[in-house]
Amino acid sequence: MPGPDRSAESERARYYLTTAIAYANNRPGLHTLFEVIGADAIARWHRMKGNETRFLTGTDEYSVNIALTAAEQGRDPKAFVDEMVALFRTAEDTLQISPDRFIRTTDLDHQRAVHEMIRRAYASGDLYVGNYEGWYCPNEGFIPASQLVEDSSGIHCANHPTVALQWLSERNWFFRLSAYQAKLERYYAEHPDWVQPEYRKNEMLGFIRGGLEDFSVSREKASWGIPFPIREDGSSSQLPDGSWDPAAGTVYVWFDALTNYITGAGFPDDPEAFAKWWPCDVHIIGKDINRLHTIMWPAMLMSAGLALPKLVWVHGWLLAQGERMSKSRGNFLDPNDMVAALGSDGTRYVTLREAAFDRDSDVSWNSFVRRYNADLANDFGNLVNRTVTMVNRYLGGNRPPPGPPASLRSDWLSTSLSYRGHLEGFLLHEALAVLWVFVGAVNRLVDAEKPWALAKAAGSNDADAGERLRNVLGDLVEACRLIALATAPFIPSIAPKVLQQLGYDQPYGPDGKDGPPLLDELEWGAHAEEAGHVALPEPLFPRLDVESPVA
RNA sequence: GGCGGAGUAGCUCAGUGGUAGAGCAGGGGACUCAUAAGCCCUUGGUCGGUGGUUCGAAUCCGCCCUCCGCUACCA
Repeated sequence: MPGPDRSAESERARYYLTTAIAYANNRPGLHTLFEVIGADAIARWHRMKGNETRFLTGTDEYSVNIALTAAEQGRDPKAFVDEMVALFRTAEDTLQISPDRFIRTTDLDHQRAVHEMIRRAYASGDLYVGNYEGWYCPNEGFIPASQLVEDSSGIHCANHPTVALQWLSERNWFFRLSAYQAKLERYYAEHPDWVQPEYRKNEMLGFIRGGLEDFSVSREKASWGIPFPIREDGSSSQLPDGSWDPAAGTVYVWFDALTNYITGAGFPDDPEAFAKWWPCDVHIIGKDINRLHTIMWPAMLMSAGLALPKLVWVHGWLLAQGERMSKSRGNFLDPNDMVAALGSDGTRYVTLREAAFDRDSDVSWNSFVRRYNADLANDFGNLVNRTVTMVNRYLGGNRPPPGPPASLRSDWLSTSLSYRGHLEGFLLHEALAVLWVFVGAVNRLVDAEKPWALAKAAGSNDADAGERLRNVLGDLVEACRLIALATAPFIPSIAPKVLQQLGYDQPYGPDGKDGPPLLDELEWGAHAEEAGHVALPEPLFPRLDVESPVA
């Protein structure tokens, strides 16, 4: 391999990243898939670097609401979620999301993991039986104080003004989060970067300092859930026939959902795998579940004697005219419309370029189409097209090697460093932005060097012009190769086509595995000595003139 | 209410004391390798308001206005 020896550093490293599991109650919109698309680009980047990578996505399938919805449709909850989960998996496939495991909270190994976490919390003295009480709306369940409305007709929940509330008390298990305030504060102090962006960490620190209350971790009456594995005396609730005593209740959402991250790493069935993959390198989550992941989850892990995630990255929301995109608001974008218009790669690119990965971002169909045309069709797609055309026309298709060191090469050096830094720091939009500054520089080089003029001069026996023509076109081809490889995590199906047009093989598998170390490939001139032929040019990102599919 | 953040060109944003910037969108031009694309030039802003500090403020300080985030059991 050419270039400095950095493969030793990257080759044996392993990288484990997760997304939040999605609530399996509906077909996902683009705003839901945003996180998964971003995480997938990161996963592919690490796979291409040669890191042994594990990428986990999945669905959260237990909840009272899901049981209710299924019941309303006269269906078994499992059959209902099976159908919903299929929609998620199809959506992921459509966008070329490449999880190494798609985990479902209904998976049996996950039940074992949750049970083990409960047992460990109990063994640590962090579980106790208490009363969970509060206002209960028969249509909605327990209503937090923040959603209570009081008016002339009395007190009721915001969504059901006519339904009388009941004060209910349920006998539930509680987790002693209050015991973890000081431990969490110390952990935050000793790991100042473990929650990012920093302002998200500060919000959580403020919350912790305000005092922590215990939270309930079981439900007495809900049947659609993971069976609670122990009775009040701590004994197993498993019955002789292997089933679980319904009287013990079910695990409530926190333990049920969050534990998926360690189930996905092999806990507790495969200690060897678990030792290898845990702690994860990063949880990619949305800002709405920050508290769960950076306060409750770490306390649960501490209680179980397990290591904490190395990093939690908190992204923002996709907004439409300042409002959060959501199914209920109806202001969401259908990924199928996006893919139909922009292609899978186009959808991935514009989503991650238009939406900042560290805060909320306003997006729209029009902004996506504009971005697609400007960046993919005009800037990059056209650059590849004109480069390949010129090599064909002026050099008979023989791919020239890069010329002697020139400014474009040093441009690339700083660009690739900056690109990598942003990408590995989860600022995906910034990573793409710096890469496209380079794309602009390459386009300007074409106009500055005027290969068509050089070709004409070379045709008049100007040997210097001929030499310069080959050098310029060699630099252009090399720039296109590097941009395609660097962008491959974002545009996994088009990037190989770019390489193919440039006469290079695509050395990576469909999900980015099994190729040479990417950082070596991203060296300027990594394949300078290889002869080759460019293919016939073919537009990779056709320019669009697309009307909005939503009103 | 408390704590934190933000208000800069039509849009998205950069810019933390010294004559207002980028990309996109809009206008004009030259060229021709190219996906009517790329390149060059260019129209847009009393930098939320106000008072102050300073030779000089988008940039520092006070007050005000607007918006946003966090403020625990839907996830």
